[in-house]
Formats: sequence, C-alpha cells, structure tokens
Amino acid sequence: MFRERGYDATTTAEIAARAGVTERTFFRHFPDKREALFDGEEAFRDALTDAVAGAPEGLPPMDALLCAFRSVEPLLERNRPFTEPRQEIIARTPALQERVLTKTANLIGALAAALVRRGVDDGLATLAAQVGMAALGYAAKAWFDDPRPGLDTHLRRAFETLQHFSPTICKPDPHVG
Amino acid sequence: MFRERGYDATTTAEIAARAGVTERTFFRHFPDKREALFDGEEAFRDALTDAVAGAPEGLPPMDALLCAFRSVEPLLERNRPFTEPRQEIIARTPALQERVLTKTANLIGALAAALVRRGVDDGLATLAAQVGMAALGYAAKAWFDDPRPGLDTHLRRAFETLQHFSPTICKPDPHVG
DNA sequence: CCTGTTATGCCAGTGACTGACATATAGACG
DNA sequence: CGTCTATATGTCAGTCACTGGCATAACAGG
Repeated sequence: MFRERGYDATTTAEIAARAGVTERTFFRHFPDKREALFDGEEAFRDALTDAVAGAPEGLPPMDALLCAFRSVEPLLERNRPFTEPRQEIIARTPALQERVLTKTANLIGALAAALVRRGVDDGLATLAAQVGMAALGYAAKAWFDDPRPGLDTHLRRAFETLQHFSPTICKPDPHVG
Repeated sequence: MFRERGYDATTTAEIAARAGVTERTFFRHFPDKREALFDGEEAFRDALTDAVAGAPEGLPPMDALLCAFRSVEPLLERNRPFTEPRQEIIARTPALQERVLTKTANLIGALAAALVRRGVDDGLATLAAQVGMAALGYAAKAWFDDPRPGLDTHLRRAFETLQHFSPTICKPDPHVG
C-alpha cells in the first residue's frame, strides 16, 4: 500500500480503513506507524542470538558471529520477497531509514548480549558485534548483487577483508589544519 | 532546558517562548525539534573528513581513519562540557537515540566518501568507515572513563584489538535448530 | 447464566510540523 | 531622504501522528 502512494502520503487512518479497523485499533497493534513495516523482525534477531548461543564452546567471538551469520542464510533467502520491495520504500523515506538504524542497533545490542553470555567482555562484545554486523552488511550486499556463490562465500570474503584492515599503526603526527 | 523538564515534556512552543520567538520561527531555524540538540555537528564531520583527505598519500584506508581520529582529540576535549550533559538527556530519550544513530550513519557515509576520494573502493570504504567508527566509539568510551592516557593511546588499543578479531574461519557447518 | 478478560469502537485532545499571507527590519541605490 | 528589495519574523489555520478515557461487543470459564 505504501508502494502506491508512498509512506508519508499514506495516513494511519487510511491504513486502518484498509485493514477494516479504526485508527485507534491500529495504534493498539503497532506502537508506531513506522513499526507497521518492520514485523517479524524479532524472529531474525532470535535466530541470530540463538545461533550465537549454540555455537561451539570456546569459539572466539568473531567466529561465533560468523557461525551465526552463516546459519541464517535460508531465513534471509526465504524473506527475500518481502524484504526486497520494503527496501524500495525505505530508500525513499528518511524516517524509515532512521528506524532501520535503530533496528540494527538493537540487533547489535542483542548480539553483544549473546556474546557476553558466552563470557566475552562487555565492551569487546559490543565492538565485535558492530564489526560483525558491518561485515554481514557488506556480505549481504554482495550476495544480493550476485547470489550464486552463496552467502557463505561472501561472508568468508568479508571476514577475510577485515583481516587486511588494521595493519600498520599510523606513526607520524596528524596532519590537520 | 531539557535537563529540567525532560525532552518529551518540553514543547516546541515553550522552547520558542524561552528563546523569545514564535514556534513558527523555531521551525524555520531547526527543521526538527530533535535537531535543536545536535548543533555544530557538521564541524566535527568536516574536521574528520578534512583529516582523512589530508592524510599522507598512499596510506591504507584504516590508517587514514586512525590519523583522522587522532587529530580530533582536541576538538572532542573542547566540546566535552557540551556533550556530557547532552548524553544524559539522550540516554533518557529513545527518540534522541534514534537521531544519534542517523547522525553516526551520516558521519560514516561522509568518512566513506572521503575514503572513496582517496581511491578506495566504494563498498570497501563503507565497511572500513563502519569498522573505524566502531573502534572510535570503543576508544572514546574508554577515554571518557579514563582520560589520562589520552585518546591516542585508547585508539591504538582499539585498533590492535581489531587485529585479534577475525582469525580462524569457522569451518564446520552451522549449529542451528 | 453470570463474570472477568480482551479486543474494538468512539470521542476529545495534545503536540509536532507546514503552508500562506502579512509585516518589519535592514541594506542598496537613486 | 525616499524607495525598493531581500530576509527574518509574526499570525493563522490546518494536517497528522499519537494518547487517554470510557463504552461496548465478543468470548472464555465457572
């Protein structure tokens, strides 16, 4: 429905009417107009955190994350027909992009918490979750562009890329005006 | 002013009245109620992107970022009295946290663009900027807790930590139900 | 049949934000 | 000094997301 009129031009009253209910009822189901677009997202989060929790014991944080990411490929594949048109709407709506960021931040928080439960230090877990999510985003983007090698392969490449990232420490003093 | 009544309980009309203008005028200065809190943030962004642009030629992306981060320590130090009470308000207001995320995302985008201008690949630049910002956040947090060693030292530690992050590739198949 | 719980409708209101129009203030130019 | 233009502000009316309060229907369990 957002696809036709656009997100901003679609009022909550119209959404409710289309659903056959009152505007008030709409807000009893969704705390927010934006939230109507992000549904079943907890399933993805739970799948990831469960996978982190279920990763082989003793595995370092980044490897646990990689395991978790690999495990949700079928879930991502299955949700593709829903997420793809959604992306279109989000791309045109700054307010929705903002919400995506908080969703991602929540996901990062959940992953970090799952890592902490594995015994990882708090700050370290957050850092790992952030870097991991960045890698996942990088791999997912490449995967959408070219799904043939599988998400697994793209993930491996992303994490390998990370390894080449923080080598020489910048010795000279900063050059800034 | 937000400190007294809280952000949500402070109406834009009150803010405008306190400033001696009309509510309408307030919205001519700030596109948004939230934006009133984030001012002079472009200065920080420009300082960072300029520093990235001014980093020694040929320096790999992550080192350029490290150089840039090191260079803004005095700026962060100077702004501390303003950012510290702001953090308090933001911590209590989800809507403001959401805005912080978009600000960070914009910053990441700007850093990535600066890297691209240095000849770095687009996707790679975004990944580097994300990882770099995560490291900066990690270092800044440690720096706020213990400013004595200087941001520089904390940054070095953060980037060293990153190096220990993506080692063994998770070989076995995912363990997920 | 009664009762408590839950989902919904209805109503009135608040507050962020916008568009349109009028007004003032300041500076450039004759 | 007078005029003219641009820019900042005031005023007004309106839209829309969102909320609290209350009444009502649907429904489950005793």
